[in-house]
Amino acid sequence: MAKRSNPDFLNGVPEMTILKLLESQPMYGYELVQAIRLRSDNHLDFGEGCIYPLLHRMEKEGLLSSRKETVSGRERIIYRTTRTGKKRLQETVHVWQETVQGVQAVLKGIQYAT
Amino acid sequence: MAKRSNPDFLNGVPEMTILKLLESQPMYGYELVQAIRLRSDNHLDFGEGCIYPLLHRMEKEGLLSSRKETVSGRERIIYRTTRTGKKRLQETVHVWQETVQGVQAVLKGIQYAT
DNA sequence: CGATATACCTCATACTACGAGGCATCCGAG
DNA sequence: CTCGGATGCCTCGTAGTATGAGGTATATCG
Repeated sequence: MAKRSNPDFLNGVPEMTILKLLESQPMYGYELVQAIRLRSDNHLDFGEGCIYPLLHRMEKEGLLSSRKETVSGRERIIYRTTRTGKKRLQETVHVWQETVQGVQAVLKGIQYAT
Repeated sequence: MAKRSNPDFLNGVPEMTILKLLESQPMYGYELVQAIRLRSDNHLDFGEGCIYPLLHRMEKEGLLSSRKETVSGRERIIYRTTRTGKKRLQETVHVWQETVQGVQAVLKGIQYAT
């Protein structure tokens, strides 16, 4: 995708929701998958095949940090947002809101000055 | 992508905006590219490399119909939404709105029942 | 004992949008 | 008159995302 003139909200929603959810409460991958479904009232449902690779990438990028924990024999990798992650979240949310506004404007037929 | 459990609003915005804009007024490709930019208050800016192939695909799918016109030596291909296209638009807008709601719910930290 | 839930993971695939580029015409500035 | 920019169409290669399917292993409950 290289540079892009439209930002990544047309994708990139998974990353944003992960950052948001982990901001208020550290979670592990499996938990996140379900949290996204629940917190979005079933309107979003990203599979594990989307979330796990994302978590790895985001940790590598420094947006998340992780620690391991073993609960009743099952291992969990618990993630939390770093300072960088919180900054990224702010930026992403800002552009997301603007993009949604733009789309809504088109859908409502609002006219802007030429 | 095959079946998808999340619909295509994370992409698919170009298709939706095209359908919407052409619904109220037939346009040609070049015009559409700029209309999307203007009507979204510069928040959306899909390149010609995105729009032209899309128009072709959408016409092939029966969402659009076209006619040629030559204005002062330059040829234009003017598209309008078909009945099928309008139906598709309705469905897409519906799911788009729901998806946005879902994302906003996550962003606002609204809790849904478990 | 076996199914289901938990919890992690990877892979191939489909598809999108992007930027860069190409072609031709018209018009206005110099 | 010439040249550049705007108009108007197009294709191509690329990067990147999310998807579903599949794989592993353990705990729990009937």
